[in-house]
Amino acid sequence: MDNKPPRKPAAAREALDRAAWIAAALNIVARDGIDGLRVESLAKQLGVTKGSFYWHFKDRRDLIDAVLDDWRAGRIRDIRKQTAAEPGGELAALRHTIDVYAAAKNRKGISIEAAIRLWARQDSNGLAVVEEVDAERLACTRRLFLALGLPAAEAAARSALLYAYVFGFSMMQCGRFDMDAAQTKDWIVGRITQ
Amino acid sequence: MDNKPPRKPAAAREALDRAAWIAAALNIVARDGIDGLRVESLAKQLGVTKGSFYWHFKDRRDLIDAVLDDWRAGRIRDIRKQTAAEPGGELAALRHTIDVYAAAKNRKGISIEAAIRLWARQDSNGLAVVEEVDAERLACTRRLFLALGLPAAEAAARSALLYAYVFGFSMMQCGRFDMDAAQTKDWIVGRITQ
DNA sequence: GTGTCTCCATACCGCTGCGTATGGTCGGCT
DNA sequence: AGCCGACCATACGCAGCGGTATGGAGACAC
Repeated sequence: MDNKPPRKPAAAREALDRAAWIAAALNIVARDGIDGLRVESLAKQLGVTKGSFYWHFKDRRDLIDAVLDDWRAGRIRDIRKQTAAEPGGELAALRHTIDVYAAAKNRKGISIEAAIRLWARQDSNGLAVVEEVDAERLACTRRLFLALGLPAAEAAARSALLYAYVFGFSMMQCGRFDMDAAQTKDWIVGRITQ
Repeated sequence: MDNKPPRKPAAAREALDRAAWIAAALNIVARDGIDGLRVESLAKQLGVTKGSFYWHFKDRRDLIDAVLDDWRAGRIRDIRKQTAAEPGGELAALRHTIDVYAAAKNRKGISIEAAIRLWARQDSNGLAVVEEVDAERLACTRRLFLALGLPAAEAAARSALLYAYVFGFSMMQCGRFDMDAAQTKDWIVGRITQ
């Protein structure tokens, strides 16, 4: 009779299922883009029917917005984690960030990013999310350059170059040309950070 | 009775109509991606019906491949034109190339490029086209760096940095942050070319 | 047992889109 | 005039998807 959570199991289960839907949706987005995110095929992949989907989500748009929110939160959390540095470790953090984000191994994450950015060209909600992520990433790297003692203008320019390079590199089918040559990579990293 | 082109009007008209279909398809791709390229909606936009489409194309896949070929030819022609330089003008040509390709004004072209690259992640034909375009762009800019007297390794590294930067920059919603500051832009261009 | 709430299945409607079959129109050729 | 080929309209079958309505199984309370 206490005002303890009378429906906690229900609420917890509901939230967890919703997260499961979003996680599965991200896999679809990585493979087929947001246009390929279909309610029925997603339900089929999860072993349920549409009836379940429309219990957890209002409609398809509701799922897309939830995916966008989840993606934004994850990207902001990740860039803050990767660019964390104790005083004196800023340069190493910058190099580490370039390594991580320019890694061709993260194929799924890159696909998701490309899909969302393409979608954002036509959707205002998506555009806002992408802009928030871009702003946070630029701010995090700019903060590192500032900590290295660079003037504000140069810190902004270097962070812009770093971000554009990393992003552009990841968007290419980056295996063909001799980019794996450590020499080339080191030259570019030095060109950006030093 | 001469063996002159007996069906030239027919052939010319057929080729022109096919080109018109492809041109219209590129507009759709820029707006809705390749997934949004639908036969019936495209026909409706051109003021005809599906009956016309299936006369000029075998099926939807045939149109997509034609669009890919058209895009590849246009991109290769364009990069060769932009990077053309008489001896002594290589540096100016590099700067011009960066200006042109990092221009936010070419919104339609950027959308098409993003759409095709996303599509190429799932389609082998698209992947081959994107790789050809990438290889040609890298080769053209590398040639300019080589003409400036740089060693081969550095020319390759600079061309990779240039391409990745330009491409990454164009993919962002590039208006928000202070990138229009000519100071920032000049710093980056100098960092790449000098 | 009865009720209630959560979660999902089933059935249905409407729409869109692909591909085909078929017929019709128009211009050029003889 | 008559034929033929290029080009397009019309109509059809089929499948997939969004969204709704409704029912049903299970847990839990009383």
